[in-house]
Formats: sequence, C-alpha cells, structure tokens
Amino acid sequence: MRYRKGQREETRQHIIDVAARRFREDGIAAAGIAGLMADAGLTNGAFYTHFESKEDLVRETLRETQERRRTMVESAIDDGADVETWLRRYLSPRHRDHPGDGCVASALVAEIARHPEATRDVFHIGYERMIAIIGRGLPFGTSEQRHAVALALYGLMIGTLQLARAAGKNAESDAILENGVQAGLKLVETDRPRRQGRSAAG
Amino acid sequence: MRYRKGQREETRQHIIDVAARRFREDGIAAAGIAGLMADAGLTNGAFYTHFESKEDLVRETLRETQERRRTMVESAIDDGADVETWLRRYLSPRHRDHPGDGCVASALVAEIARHPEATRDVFHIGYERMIAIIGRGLPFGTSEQRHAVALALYGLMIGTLQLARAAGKNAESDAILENGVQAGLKLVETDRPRRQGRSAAG
DNA sequence: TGTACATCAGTGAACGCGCGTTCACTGATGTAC
DNA sequence: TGTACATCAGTGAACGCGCGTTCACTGATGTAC
Repeated sequence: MRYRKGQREETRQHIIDVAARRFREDGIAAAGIAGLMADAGLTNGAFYTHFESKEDLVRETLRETQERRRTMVESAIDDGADVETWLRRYLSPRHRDHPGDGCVASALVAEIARHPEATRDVFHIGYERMIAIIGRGLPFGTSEQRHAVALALYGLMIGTLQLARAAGKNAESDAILENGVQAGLKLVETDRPRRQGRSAAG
Repeated sequence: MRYRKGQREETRQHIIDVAARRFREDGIAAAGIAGLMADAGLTNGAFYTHFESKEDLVRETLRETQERRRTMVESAIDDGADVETWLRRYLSPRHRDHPGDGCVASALVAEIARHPEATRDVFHIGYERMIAIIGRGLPFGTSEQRHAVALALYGLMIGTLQLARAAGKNAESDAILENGVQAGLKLVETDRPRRQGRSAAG
C-alpha cells in the first residue's frame, strides 16, 4: 500500500462504510473481520490500527449510520415531505430488499439488545434523536402527543419491515408493507384536531 | 445414560426446550450445539441422533414455540380476555426482561429473514396463524378489517418490544411499552362502529 | 429359566474451518541536518 | 542537494478458541431360542 497523506482517515471511513453494509445485510455476529477487511481491499491485520476491537467498530458504525439516516429524514421533512411520503419510502419493497443501505434499527435492534451497555448507549442516543425528528415531522398534536405518535410509529415501522423481510419478496410481503403504511397514517390521524362536535360516544 | 423405553422422544423434546430458550436469549448464531447439549445434560455427539443439522433444530424449535404461543393467545381469547389484556401482557416489562420464554418473532425475526427458505417457510406458517388468531380476538370490523388491524398490531408489538429491550430495564423503557399499548388500542378503536353522524370533515 | 445376540441412546475425541486478536516485519514517504 | 533516520499505513502469518459435524465405541436393556 502506497503511503499518502490523509490515507489513514480515508481508509478508516472506507472500513466503516463496508462494515455498515455487511452488518445490516448479514448481522453483526455473522460478519467477520477478515471478510470485512477483504471487502475493503485490505488485510485483517490493518484492522487494529484503526479500531480497538470489533465492538469499537460496531459503535462507530452505529453512530455513522444512525446519523446519516437521521439527516436523510430531517432534510426530507425540511423539503416539505408529508408523513405519507417518508412512511411509504420506509415501508417500501426497495427498503425491504436492500437492508444493506437501510435503517440500522430494523436490521440490528434485536442483536444490539444483546450487546454491551456501551454499544446499546450509542444506539439509544441515535434512536432518541430519530424519534425527535419524526415527532417534529408530524402535522397534528402537542409536542407530547407528537412524541407519543413518533414512538409508536417507529415501533410499527421497524416491526413491519422485519416481518416483510421474513416473508420474502412477493405480493403478500408487499401487502404487509402497504398495510403498515395505512396503519401508520391512522396513528397520525388520531391527533387531528376536530372542528366541531365529537364522534359517537366511546 | 441408562436405557429406558420412551427415553428418546423425551430427550428430543428436552433438547428442543433448551434450544428454544437459548435461541431467544442469545440469538441462533450465538447458541452453539455443544453448549445447548451441555445445558440439556448431554454431550455434543448425541445431537445428531435427534436432528439432521442445526438448521433442522431451528425449524423444529420454531414450530414448537410458535404453536405454543399461539395456543396461549388462543385460550386467553377463548377465556374472554379483551385486547387490552393480552396487548398489555405482550408489551410488559416481564416479557421484555425474559425473552427466553417470550415471543420468538420479536427475538429472532431479523435473524430468521437471513436463514434458508425452508426455515423462513416454517416461520411464515406460524406467523400467518398467529395473525389469524389475533384478528379473531378483535372486537370491531369485518374480517378484512380485523385482519388488517391484526397485521399492523403484530408489527407494532414486535417492533416496540425490541426497542424496549434495546433501551434496557428502566422507566424510559417501561414508557415505550406503555406507549405501545395505547397506540395498539387506538388502532383497534379505528374500526369501532359509529352510532350516528361522523367526526369533523377530513 | 438361561444365554447369546440385537438394539438402543448416548459418549467423547477428532475433523476442518473461521473467528477475534497479536505482532514482527515491509516498504514508501516525510524530515532533520 | 544529499543522506540518514523516523514515521506511516499496511502485510501476512500465527495465536488460542469454539464452531458444526462425524464416527468408532460403550454399556444398559430388550428379545429369540
């Protein structure tokens, strides 16, 4: 490998990019370091000049992927995208079929729950920020109401995407996704302000 | 090991029970055969007199755990439990803190999505039966409406439980669960028949 | 009833393999004098 | 400007370990004659 100024930071970033994809595609445990490094065009030994351990890489990867996705959602909302637009983008066959580019929570949340606290803390920070962004993007309700809906929406989104992934790439799986979109919209509608009167007694 | 009539079937069942717990607690990949067999009080060699492969055990374990949980939900519904009761039982700190006894989908769905088709097929059969039971337990709507709500509810349930597990065992995690219960009830309420008039125009 | 053999359920060592991690080493580039 | 040395980024073999799987073997129980 030629020595070049700035090489180090560039390589580190490249390893993180490769890991981000492989972790989401295969799971953290199933993605080995030698394989990751080979994918990055390097040998296994170089890994430890960039990261303390595999767990360290996991944390860095979580930080990066969570921030990137949050930024995506944030700018979509700033561009005026309504709830249905990004909900439908999340619960899409495209997202289902490409976990390597997708939401890290839907791919790895169950595995992360079994990782050390330091790793779960990193995930948790990203998770709370994401909930805050989603809440801000909702059209109705007080900030408490929007936070509550955002929490539930996120649970619905990752659970539904996972079920669709387990179902495969077929019409039934597509229907699971579409059904999730409709349910999500209903949750959002719950807090729509009513102009007059009330619906039948509950 | 003493030879005894009926020993074989009993042992097989015991291995499945042990595996069902360990898979849900540690993940399928992280639970090794030697460890499982030691937990069952046996040595690793005996495994292959009961199962063709680890993947075979995974399928048998899925079949068993899915059927058992379905039966639980079914009898709860037959005993007249309302939606809130079993929803609150599912999204409880107890269920969050004991994945080994809990819903296999919430613990393993993402991992199962990466397993061979034969395994995903087994999961899918159990999943569809569970959706059918949940749908039957709902109080409102046509059978199509109830199926749709059941689908969304299940996604919400497993996603929310996973997020609570990643958050840990604390008040915030408890709040995630409670919020999920409320959202689930709202989804169910959506199809409550209205006695008269309509809510404000949408 | 006694005996020889078959069957059963499981033992435990071994196979090749890939894991995360360590470390002595390489060779290109930067820099002090 | 030339030279000696430091630094940098990475190589690649090796470590101990646990994985899924195989197989020759054990010893208790069942059964045919």
